[in-house]
Amino acid sequence: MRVPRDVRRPATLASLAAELGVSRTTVSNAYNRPDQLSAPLRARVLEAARRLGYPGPDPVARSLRTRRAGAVGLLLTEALSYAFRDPAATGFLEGLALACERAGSGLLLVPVSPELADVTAVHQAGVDGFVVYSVREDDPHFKAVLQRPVPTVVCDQPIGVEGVDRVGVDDHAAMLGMARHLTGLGHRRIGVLCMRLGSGRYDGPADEARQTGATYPVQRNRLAGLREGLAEAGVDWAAVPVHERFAHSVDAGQAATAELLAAHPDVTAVVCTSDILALGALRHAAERKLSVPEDLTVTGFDGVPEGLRAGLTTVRQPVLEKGRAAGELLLERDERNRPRVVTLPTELIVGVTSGRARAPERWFPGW
Amino acid sequence: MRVPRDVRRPATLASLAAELGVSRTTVSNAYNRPDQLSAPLRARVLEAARRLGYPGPDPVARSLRTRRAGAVGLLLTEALSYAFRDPAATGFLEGLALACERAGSGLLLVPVSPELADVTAVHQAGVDGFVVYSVREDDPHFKAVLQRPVPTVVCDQPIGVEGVDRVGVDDHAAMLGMARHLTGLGHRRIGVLCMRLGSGRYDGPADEARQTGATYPVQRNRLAGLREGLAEAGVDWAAVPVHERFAHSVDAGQAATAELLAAHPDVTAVVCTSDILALGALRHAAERKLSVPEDLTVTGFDGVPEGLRAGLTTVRQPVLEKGRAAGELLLERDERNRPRVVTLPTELIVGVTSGRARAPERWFPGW
DNA sequence: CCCCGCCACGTTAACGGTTCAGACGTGGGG
DNA sequence: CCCCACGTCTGAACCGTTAACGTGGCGGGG
Repeated sequence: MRVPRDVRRPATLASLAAELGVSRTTVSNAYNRPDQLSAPLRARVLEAARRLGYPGPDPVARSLRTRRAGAVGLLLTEALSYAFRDPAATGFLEGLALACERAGSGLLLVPVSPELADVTAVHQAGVDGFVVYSVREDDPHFKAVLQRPVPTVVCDQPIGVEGVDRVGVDDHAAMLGMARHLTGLGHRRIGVLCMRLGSGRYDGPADEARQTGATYPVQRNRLAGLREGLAEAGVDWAAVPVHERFAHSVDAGQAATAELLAAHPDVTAVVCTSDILALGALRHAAERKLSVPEDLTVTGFDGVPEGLRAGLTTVRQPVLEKGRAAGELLLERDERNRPRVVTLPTELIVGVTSGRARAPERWFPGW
Repeated sequence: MRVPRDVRRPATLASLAAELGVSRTTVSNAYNRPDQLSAPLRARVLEAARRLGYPGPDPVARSLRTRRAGAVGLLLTEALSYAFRDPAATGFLEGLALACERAGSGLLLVPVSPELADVTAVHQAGVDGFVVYSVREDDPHFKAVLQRPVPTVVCDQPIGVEGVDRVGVDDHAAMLGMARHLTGLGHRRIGVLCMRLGSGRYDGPADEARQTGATYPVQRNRLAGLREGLAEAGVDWAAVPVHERFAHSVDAGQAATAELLAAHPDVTAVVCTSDILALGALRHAAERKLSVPEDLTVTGFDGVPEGLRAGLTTVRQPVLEKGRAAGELLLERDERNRPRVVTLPTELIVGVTSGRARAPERWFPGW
């Protein structure tokens, strides 16, 4: 005989049913299928529930039985807080949230321990599917997601994992267009700033092996597109300095620009693989009293509001639509024609930060 | 990738155990308590799991059993996407995400249908607790959250619901300080812009009944603090026009300012209950070629980066810390000394948008 | 040699619901 | 009068896992 210390034990479907002298099914129906029982009985059930403090069917138990969690998981390799800092990520999230909202689904931000290979959070997430945003191809969390028997949509990953849908833009083509824009303006001596290319904290010049071996497909493709576009104008890629930055911030872009220009003062254009880095480049230029674009051309990628406000020449990509498409791909999988791929259009925005290349003999003021 | 994603009959702990001829517990232990079984056996289990495509213990079933979901829910009344738009909300989210991350907990954004009273999403959320951010006191979703038998932390709500922790700032005192700052500069004819005060879409002047009956405690308290501070200088609140705006955007602030100044051209200072609205006021001033602060003083509230960059006079509140505190309150509830209340400090930031009141006889250029 | 305790694993009973195939009256049509 | 459809409710079988406790074998102290 157990001592009934459960006086405060929360009521359950079963206890409610016992109290009322009806079956559990009936109580369940009172909540989920009002048409399956008479109105008076339903009222009695609901009344008893209020009296006993029964909070309604437990969502976890329901999920177990129905095999539906009512939420999609979002995996970012970055620290979670990054998602709220980077405007491109924010736009993506907004679109994804929109899609989730429309479908009545929750959005679970899965916590990851960057660097650390603790994937328990992925195993622990009760979700109906995953959206994977901007992670390395060899990320252990990503692998853990693929292990889970739920549908997955990856964003900006070109990999053809079986049964995994994909949404993204053609980074290669977009950057190729940017390269043509620049070579058309006469630029031949170009420097590049890119985001991190692989695991591990590294800041500095990235040689060709590091570029082609990059595990972030987005960065790899943008560099490749740029390379191809420059090659069309006869620019030897081996002579193009590429500087990589681990941190993705305006400060990092500023510092990287300083470093790049110090090592290669003849550069007439700094091409950045993100607007954030480009804003840093602009800040460096302003600090050094270089006029843009007369002394230096700066370009970005993404089309974030802050960059557009600054008149940055960049590639606009529809980040919000990307998020929404990812959500819809995941949530509206009626048919079984998979995997599906959504490639969204990009647009070259020519702002005020790109202009004709300065003459080779003209040097920076102050050098 | 050779992950068999379309296994017809997904393997379970039980089927794995049967296959191996061991008990389910042993398989469970292989995952959760490696020290509870011999290494060779564990290896055998894991090997069989890979062979049968068993993805590891089902998170939902585990949650049901352990009574732990490993996630906290976030309730916002606004559309989910709003959370990624408003910089104050973004800061809060970032702090909350930080706290969750540290605790290894997920963050579930609960979808709400604004206006609609569909609270199923709240019932459906498998979470260990809720954080409620900036909702009306009478919001049905909020009520549904309180129904759920999980701990809850509300942000910026002064209500003393039993057993509910709270984190926030002293809006009343902060705004009182702002009022003193303005009266100290000689301002007596003041106009106010505030965010929505109640349910329903309304834009326009808010009379006193609407102000004191506001169901958004934050707005109510800020107005009350302002009123008290102005009263100290002998300003009759009844003569202070208060304009309310449903939408919280720079555009809305701009339009509201236009409306306010059209009706009350003698106003020397526009006090806004948020930086976003204040940025709109500044934009209106710029458009009308009013110089700030010579022609018009503008103040905000929150201390968002964009406002600080513009030199806005405002009240800075630690939004990130607010989010973090909310998360910690929820996740670190070891002891049972509840309810707890965390009140964070605010700081009056005097920028370049507030100055001495212009003489009463001087009128706007163009009027 | 016996008993005790411990190690390593097994057994049982939840955890809280949903679902599906009926059971049980009831009334209407043939 | 029979049969069947119908509305309403019940019983039992899951869903996949873990907590709590049980058990058998083995080594060692008395």
